[in-house]
Order: sequence, then C-alpha cells, then structure tokens
Amino acid sequence: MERDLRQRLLTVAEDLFARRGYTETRVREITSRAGCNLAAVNYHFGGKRNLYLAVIEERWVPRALRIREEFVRNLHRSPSGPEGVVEALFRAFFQSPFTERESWRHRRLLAQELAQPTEALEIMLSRGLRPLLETIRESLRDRLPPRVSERRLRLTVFSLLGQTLYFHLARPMIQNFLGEPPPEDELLRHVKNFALYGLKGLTG
Amino acid sequence: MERDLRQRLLTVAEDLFARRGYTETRVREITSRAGCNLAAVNYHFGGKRNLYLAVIEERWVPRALRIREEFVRNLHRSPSGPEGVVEALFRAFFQSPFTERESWRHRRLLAQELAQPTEALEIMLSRGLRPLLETIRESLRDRLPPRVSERRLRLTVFSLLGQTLYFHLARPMIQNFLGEPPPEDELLRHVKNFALYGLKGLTG
DNA sequence: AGAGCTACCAAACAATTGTTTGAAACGCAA
DNA sequence: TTGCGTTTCAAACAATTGTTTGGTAGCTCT
Repeated sequence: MERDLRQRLLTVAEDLFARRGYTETRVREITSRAGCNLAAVNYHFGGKRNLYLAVIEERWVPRALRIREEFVRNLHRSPSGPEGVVEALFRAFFQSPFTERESWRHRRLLAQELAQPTEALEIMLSRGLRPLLETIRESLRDRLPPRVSERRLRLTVFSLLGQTLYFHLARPMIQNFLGEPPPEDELLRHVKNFALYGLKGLTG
Repeated sequence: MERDLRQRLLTVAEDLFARRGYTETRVREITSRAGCNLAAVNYHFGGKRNLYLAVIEERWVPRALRIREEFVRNLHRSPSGPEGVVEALFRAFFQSPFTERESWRHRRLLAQELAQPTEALEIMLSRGLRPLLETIRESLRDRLPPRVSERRLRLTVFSLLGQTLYFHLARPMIQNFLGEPPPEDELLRHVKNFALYGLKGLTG
C-alpha cells in the first residue's frame, strides 16, 4: 500500500466505486479501508464527488492511454490484414499489462458510466477512449480496401470495442444460461471469433 | 394515466428507475409524479425495494415474454437459414410491439442490473430472459448443421442478444465518436449486419 | 343509519451520510 | 527550542430520505 495517503485514497476509492458504484459507496468505508479519518477525503479532494472525478482523471484515463500504447505495440506483432487489429485489441485489453483485477475495475467503471452517464463519462470518452478509437480506426483504415466508407469504418470500430466490453457485462447472464461459470479463455476465444467475423461483414 | 393508483405507481416508478437507477430515484419523486401521498408506496408495496421488485415482476418480465412471442411470430415470416433468426430477433426487439420509450426503458433496466447486479437480475434472467434465450437457441439449432456444438451455440445466442443490448449502451459513446447522433435506422442496420457476420463464424 | 373495511393523507420520525469545525500531532526551517 | 504551515483526527452538524403513525374520507354490507 502506498505511503502517501492521497494515493491510498485513490486506490481504495477506485476499487469501491468499481464494485458498488458511486452512490452505493460510502465515504466512511473508503476512509476506514484506507486507515484514516473521515475528513481526509474532504481535505485532500474537497468532497466525495471530486474524489470520484480524481479517480477517473488520475487512474482511469492514464490506464486507457496505456491500453492504447499496448495496442499499438501489439499491432506490429500481429498478423497482417484487418484480423490483426482484432487480435491486437483483445490482447491489449485482456492480457497486457495490468493485473486481472485492475482491468476488471477498468471495464466496470466504464460499464457503470454507460449504464448511468454522468459528467465523468464525458471525461472518459474524450480523454481516454477517443484516442484509442481513433488509433483503431487508422489502423483499420490501413488494412481495409478504400471503398469502405469512413462512416461504416467508425461504426465498426465501436462494435469491436463493444465486444471487449460486452464480454465483461454479460458474465452474469452467461453464467445463468450455461449453468456454470465458463472458463475465461473459452469465453474470450468465442467473443474474439464473433468480432472477427463481424469485421468480415465490412469487406463482404 | 391509469385510474388505479397501484398501476400508476408502477408506471411512474419504472420510468424513473430506468432513467436514474434505483438509488438515485426518490420515493418522493415517484409519489409526487403519480399525484399521491408519500406513504402510498409503503401502503401498496411495503417499501421502495419491493416497489422496484414489483416493477421487474409485473412489468419487465411480462414484456420480456411478449418479446419472445413476437420473436416466434417473426420467425415464420423471416428468410430461412440462420440469418432469419437474427432478422426475427432484431424485429422483435426494435420494431414490435412497444413504443420507442417503452423498449428503451426495457433495455435500460437490464443494462443497469448488468452493470450492478442485485437480486432483481436473477428474476430478470431466470423468468424473462432465459425463455427467450432457449427459444433462440432452438430455432438456431434447427437452422444450423448438427456439427455445431451445443456450447458454441449457446455462446452465440448470448452474443446475438448482446448486439441488441450494446446497440443501446453504446449510444453516448457513438455520439462522442461520430460527433453527432446517428440516425436510428443506420445504427440498427450496422449492428444487425455485424451480428449477421458474427453468426457466420459458426459455420465457417 | 351505523359498523367496518379499504384507500389515502399530513405530519412526525429515525437512520444514514456527506460535510464542517476546531484542535492536536507532525515536520521542518530559523 | 520555537514558530509555522501541513496533515490528521474526534466530534458535531445539517440535509436527505425511507419509513411509521394516527387520523380522515369513501365505500359496502347489515
């Protein structure tokens, strides 16, 4: 655990916000887990809401940018053609360079903002996700015939992203439907495959 | 508006729960919009939580079952082959037989439970969604070669469902990425197409 | 008409929860 | 050591919010 209380608060807060959502997270629980006084949140961040926004800005956004870097790195090692983009994207999201729990928090915070948008979503999108989406778009553009329109290209990009997100959101549903929690990698393979073929719809 | 106060409360409550989420919805707002006293919720339902569960049981689940009926009906008019299943599913979700706002509420309530599961999700899944998923599975089974394993079949079913859900969740993202709200039908066509080709991944 | 039941209401209640306050502890330069 | 700014703390505060209470109006059945 970090020495600096401010950093410790950010860490604990992100975990709780991701698990329970903003309104269901109590300031008292954050501070008690961080081993400090209730007033610390107001001293360091000026309120619960600002703490939440700080988590987004100082933890979520940098991580989103790192995912993009990882995607670019993966792109060089991936097979050529549009399939390589899907491969690189999934690797960036699910294998590199974070712990399982960290990337779980990452997707979950986004999912919650999508289900119930607040001002935080605007920050996530414009500062974190947009750079990634633009990068994916450019790399897809390079690997697809020029006749594919810019618009369909953009729509496809967010469909690919959606596959990585849905994979996480649907978990409770899958479990109910299959009767057991499916192996992580089987699920991953299936969703990636689905995305791969969905992508083929672009080129016909 | 319904004469019966109990029904009126269910209607107003579902709208607010869908818009703001459970914890952000105030009992006072529900009752004032329903034009009745604060205590009415406790009188008719025995508490806020029970009102929420009643919305799920008496509004959401029946609608989910009606969507399934509509899917079955559409299936007869749809083209043969697995593509017809996608066609029938999307028509059941987006064209029939509800108003735009009603099906918006429907998807949104589900999305919120997926982002932050509670006991209500269990009800939605086992009583409302599971029947639909099983029906889709059977109709796909009839239209696919027998060599496709039961497991991949099931995974594909929830991927198709995911496409109809994501279509709704991603709206704020798409808007940010495209710079403008895209026409509903263009979006619908794209997502359906993506699902169609994803489905092709099953047969190779 | 009168008893009794259901539906509804205004007001009070109690618990939770984010925020503020004023002081104590700490670190460090003069 | 003394003084001062920063950090942390215990306690009180104030607002929100779900729930309860006790009573009233309206209806039905006898």
